[in-house]
Amino acid sequence: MYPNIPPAAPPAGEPIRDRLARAAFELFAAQGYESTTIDDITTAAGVARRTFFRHFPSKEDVIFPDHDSVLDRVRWYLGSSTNTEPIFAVAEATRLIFESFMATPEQTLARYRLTREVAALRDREVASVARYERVLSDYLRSRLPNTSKAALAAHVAAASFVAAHNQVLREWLRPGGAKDPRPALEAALTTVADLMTPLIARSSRQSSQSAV
Amino acid sequence: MYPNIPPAAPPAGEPIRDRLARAAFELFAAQGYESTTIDDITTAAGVARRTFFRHFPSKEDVIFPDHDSVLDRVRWYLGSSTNTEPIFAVAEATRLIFESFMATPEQTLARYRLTREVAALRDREVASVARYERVLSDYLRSRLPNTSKAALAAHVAAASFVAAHNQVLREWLRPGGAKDPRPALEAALTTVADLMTPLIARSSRQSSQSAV
DNA sequence: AACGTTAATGGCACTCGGTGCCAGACCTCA
DNA sequence: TGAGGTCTGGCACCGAGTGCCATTAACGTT
Repeated sequence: MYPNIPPAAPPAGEPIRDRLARAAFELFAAQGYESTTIDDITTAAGVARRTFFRHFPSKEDVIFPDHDSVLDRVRWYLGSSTNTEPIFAVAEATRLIFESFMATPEQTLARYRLTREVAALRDREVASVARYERVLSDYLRSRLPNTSKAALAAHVAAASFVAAHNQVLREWLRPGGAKDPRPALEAALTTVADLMTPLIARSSRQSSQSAV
Repeated sequence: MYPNIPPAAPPAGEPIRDRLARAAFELFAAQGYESTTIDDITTAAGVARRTFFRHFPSKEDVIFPDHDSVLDRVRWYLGSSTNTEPIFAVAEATRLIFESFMATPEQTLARYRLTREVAALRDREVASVARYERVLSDYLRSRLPNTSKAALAAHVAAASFVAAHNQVLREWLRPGGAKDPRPALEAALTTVADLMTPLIARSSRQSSQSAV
């Protein structure tokens, strides 16, 4: 067809990775996630099939981007906050996570719609959330005595913060949600922090006080 | 060897489904989950490849069995307990879930070992847990006023009960865990119930916001 | 200007999980 | 004996994901 042009290079100004992501989102919205093949995406983006997997490790990863970098940031923050109250550090970490979603609202919303319809994507989202929860509970356990009571408190607190985070995020994404979800997030974090503070305090004073 | 028998039917007394599950667990333990193919399993079980997918919808489902039936039982229990205190009903539902794991200890332990090593299986387990959490939070929301405050309380409470459940289950499965985890479960459920009761009660009061 | 190096892409072949479809075996009831 | 239902074997097929190699463009070096 076009003997001299490499093969089919449409806009060519946009990076290939972005072209792939945009084509994928458009096709997912138009004809659904599962009935969109990698061939469809790469054809629409004007690249070879093999190129897709050089930019995204799997089909799902087109939708779920840089959770790893957010996780790293959260870990870094928690690692460098050994002098603040554990509960407050976890609350701040939850804020960090929330802000990472708010940084790209339209993509977060598109992902939310997809995860509500496709079971595989919902499971994947849940797995990502579990990793955040794991980071929070690991941090809390590191700040608490090594008892089963403290471990229970750490897991319950981490799960509560994550649940609060998710609930505020969902209400924001729901049609008719508030424009700025930050007040709701602060209220939720305060509620959970007030609830968990006595639990954490109780589990801290075991045999000896937890020094820093 | 056995010229008249159809093709390779080893014990033949055991139901095919059980043969497949047993062969799968043995192969997973021997050579790992990901390097075991469906062909390996079906060959070991002496059945055709197609037969595997008639008994299990996917490779992962050999390990994760009847979550659906447990979910149905939990839903049924919650649906028929509209007169008890919501928190107590959720605690009892958590007990039901825990007992379903304790019903088959060796399988639960084998699954635990696999989910700690294989990321795909861990994600799948997390997804199952999320479904339990969803059932609990849906129930709580149905028993609470339709406010965002109550929705937050419902999600936090459901997540806390599930987190407590998982923590007790993990400590039981960990090498050196207690023989009977029920006392630990009761203690954990009491802790969470005591913690969540005021939150639920506060969110039930329709009119005023209880600024603590 | 010719050259080697590197990074990114195209393209092919292959594995493996999962599905649709049909034929054959067996069992049951009429 | 025969009709109907259930289960299995077996084949072809699809789509996600990987390994490997050739090609191409970009860039600095001499």
